[in-house]
Amino acid sequence: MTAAGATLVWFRHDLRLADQPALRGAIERGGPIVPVYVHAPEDEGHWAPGGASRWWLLKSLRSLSEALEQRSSRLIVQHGPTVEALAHLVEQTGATAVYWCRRYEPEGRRIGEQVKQFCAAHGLEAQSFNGSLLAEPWEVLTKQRQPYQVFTPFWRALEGRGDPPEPLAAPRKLLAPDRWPRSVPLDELKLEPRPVDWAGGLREAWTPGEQGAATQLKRFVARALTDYETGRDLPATEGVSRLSPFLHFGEVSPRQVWHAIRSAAQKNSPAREASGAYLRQLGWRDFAHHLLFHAPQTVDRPLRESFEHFPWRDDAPALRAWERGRTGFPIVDAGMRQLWHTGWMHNRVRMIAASLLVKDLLIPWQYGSRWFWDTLVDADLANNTLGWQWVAGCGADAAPFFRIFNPTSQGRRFDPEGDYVRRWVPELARLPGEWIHAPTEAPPEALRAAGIELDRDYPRPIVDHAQARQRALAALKQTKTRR
DNA sequence: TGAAATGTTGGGGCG
DNA sequence: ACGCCCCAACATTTC
Repeated sequence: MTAAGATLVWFRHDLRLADQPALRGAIERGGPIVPVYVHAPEDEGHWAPGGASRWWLLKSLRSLSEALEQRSSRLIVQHGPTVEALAHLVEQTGATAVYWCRRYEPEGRRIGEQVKQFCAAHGLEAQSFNGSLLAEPWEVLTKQRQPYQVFTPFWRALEGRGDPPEPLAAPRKLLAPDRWPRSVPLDELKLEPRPVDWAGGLREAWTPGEQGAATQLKRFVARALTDYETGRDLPATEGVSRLSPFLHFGEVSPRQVWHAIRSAAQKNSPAREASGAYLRQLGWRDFAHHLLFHAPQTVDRPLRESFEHFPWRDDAPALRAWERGRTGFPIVDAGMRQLWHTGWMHNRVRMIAASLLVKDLLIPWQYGSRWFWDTLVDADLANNTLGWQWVAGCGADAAPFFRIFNPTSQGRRFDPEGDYVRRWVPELARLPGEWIHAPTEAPPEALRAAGIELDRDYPRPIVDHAQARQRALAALKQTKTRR
């Protein structure tokens, strides 16, 4: 393969070496390989990575860079804009091809198109691959060739395709070019959050990178998969996979996860049913990406148009109380503080916290999705959009708007001992489980014994839930008539 | 992947 | 023995 010329492997949301189809394609093509990452927030518009994501990204790039060095290769890092950076590298390396894995969000697609056009204009071979979904958005359609709007039939269709291909092994060694182009040192990307100690909790909670992903996947399969169906709703326990940030950055592929789960299910029967429940969740991830692909406007506009005229409220103090975990609803505050400290929130609690913002406070879901975007290490445009529109009742296959969570009873049901609240709202830690989800209902002596003075140590509920519920239902009625 | 209001049923107390 | 009421427990409806 002497005539091939070098291949640029352009890394995006696929920061791994195993099961990396673009990398595999480049190896099969032959010739030297130049792995590239372009940091181009300017190309991402309104949805450039937020603070928590940037922290993760930096660690992940370091990890990828080291892994490449162990294979006699390097990660070449460049500042954007993407097309200019790639053009520069093509010139420096004499590359004759650019290979990459596709993205499915509006900006990601736009950049991919630009690169494709650039390659066509300069006689370069361009190939894109599926590195981050179980199926492509154009591959799973209804009989009428329309995208699915409801999850269950979508899932049946996806599952009906059978197992996805076996994951590809990581290459042992990559052929280096004669001369490496210059790379921007990772520290110069300014990804590290400014007050550095803000990231302390993130560091404790996570090990970004392909290795960290593999460890997390093994750990989930070994410890939690069997009890997934019940455990996944209990935020105080280790009941969920915590793979979301690894999946977002592509440090593990859904195909790898799929096969790991399937083979665990084959080994022991208790894991069999649980594995079905977990794979279904992996299906939601594909569903979110398919929906966003077919309806890109939904990142900030409701899929169901009647919600364009919903009488949302502007309430900056309430929004801030929610963001800071000072709403007076312990389960919500625990979740919002877990988010702030670790860049992640348990999904059950995401639903409860989101329901409070959107329904009890009547604050636009877009404000919530923006806060999550900036604070989540797993911030993913497709999943975040689907999640918020699901809660707000304005998306595809969404929860009906009138399904309003009662934060107190949800807390009691899913955090019965109150351990989750104790962990993240330490000022309530000494309150007995009986009242931990409703401190205002605790008798004065119980509060005193727990060392809590309401208002001073912990806020009273920011709204009366029963009244808020009525207000939300009235608001819903208003939209229906207005249309 | 709800919650609250409303309806139904059946057992037990009681006159 | 009987009807009546109360009220839990459960089911259905509604938002």
